[in-house]
Amino acid sequence: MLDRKLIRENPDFVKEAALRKGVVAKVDEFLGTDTLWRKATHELGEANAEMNRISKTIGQLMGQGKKEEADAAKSQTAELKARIKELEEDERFHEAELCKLELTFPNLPHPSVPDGKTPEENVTVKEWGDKVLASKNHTEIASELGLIDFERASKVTGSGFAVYTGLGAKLQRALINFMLDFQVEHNGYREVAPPALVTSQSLVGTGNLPKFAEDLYKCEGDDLWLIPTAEVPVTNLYRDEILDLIDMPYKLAAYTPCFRREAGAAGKETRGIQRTHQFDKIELVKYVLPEWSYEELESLVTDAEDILQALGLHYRVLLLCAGDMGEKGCKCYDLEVWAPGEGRYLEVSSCTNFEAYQARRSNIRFRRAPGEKPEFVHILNGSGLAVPRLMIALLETYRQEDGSILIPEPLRSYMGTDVI
RNA sequence: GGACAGGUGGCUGAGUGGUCGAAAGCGCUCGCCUGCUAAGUGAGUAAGGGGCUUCCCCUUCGCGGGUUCGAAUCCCGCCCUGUCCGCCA
Repeated sequence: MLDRKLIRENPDFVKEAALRKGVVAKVDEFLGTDTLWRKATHELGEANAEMNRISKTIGQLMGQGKKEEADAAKSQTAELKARIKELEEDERFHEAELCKLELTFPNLPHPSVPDGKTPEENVTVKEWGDKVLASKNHTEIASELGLIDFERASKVTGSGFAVYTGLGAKLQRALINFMLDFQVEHNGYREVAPPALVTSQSLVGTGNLPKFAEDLYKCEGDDLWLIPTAEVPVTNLYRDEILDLIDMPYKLAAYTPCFRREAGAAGKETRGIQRTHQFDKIELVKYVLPEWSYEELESLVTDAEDILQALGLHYRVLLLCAGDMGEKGCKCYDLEVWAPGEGRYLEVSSCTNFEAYQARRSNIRFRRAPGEKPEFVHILNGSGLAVPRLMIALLETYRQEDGSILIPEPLRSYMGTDVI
């Protein structure tokens, strides 16, 4: 959600910025509706003020025992009351229209974000580590070593799911624990373990609803949805709250399973566990002061990179172009890890500065000093990291001549072994 | 799932039809006093929206409806919290 004042005062700026994302924002429609809404709001206010005056007078007359005069005053209210009802309906109607329009506006890209429409126009800003070549892909490796059972997974739940078995299951658990511990111990995050189901309202707060309902799993019979990422429950943690400046920035790290319908996705890029309907992920979420949010974005990226470096995996960092970064972000970096067996890079993290977009939707604010007006916080998040794709990179990178997998040093204590 | 109790400002908590957007206390801000004090004292202190913007108006007492000239207060529905019972990993 954008600042209404910004749209009113700089309609052309909003149009142009939205256009960089390839979105034709209905700014003119918004302005028209906004005018109607403000007119209705204003008239309703005046009508209410009049009614309040009359009511107050009646109260006073009653208090003085002047019942007849009070009754006389009462008789004048009928018309006004009807008018108020009409104006209320007007106001409500325009307000609803306004909300509907507002929710279709994308967040505006930061000036430092490059132009572009397609993934090809994203800019590689960094590469780290050595690119290992030639290897079996992870599905072959996993079957060889008995780490993942795809056949039985599809029997139980259908396609797009995996059953991790033996040391495969343990590797998943090791990665989760390692990543969480790392972020808490080295980068100052606080661990939270949120629910995996959330209400519609929470999904509106993060911008997943109303536009992206078809990407989500909905529970029949309840207003509950399976989360597509921990971003949803964690961002909503402080909904409708005014945060303490002293505690900022808030840095939270959460592990959850994530559920995505991935409707339409199929083919080579879904092989194995590259894109499953359920996967595990560590999510990093930060609530920060507006003036620091771009510095915080950079450090969020390095926090996520730390994991890849600790595991010694080759990766690159992309700065996404305006057209490829999605609706909600202002600036977004993707971390892509090299998967030798697949022969391509896999996205393991997407670090985004949303500025006040989500804070406005979820009403999360802070106060600079006692007595001052609350302001919206800036919210950022990024994966730290997605487990299955990380596991792919690990298996494919650390496969040795004899077919076994060398476990990187930081994971050994979690695995209880240095080789699979 | 059943029964009962309750949801009020940053917090505690009073308020059962009319100057109540709301007593009191805590906290906080500014000032005074006191030669040291986690003391005393005075004033201020909710949010959102709108306007003819040193001031005024509207909305908000869990949420949504209703009754009424007027609702924190009465009625209906829902949500949430607590306690007890039942059930259960």
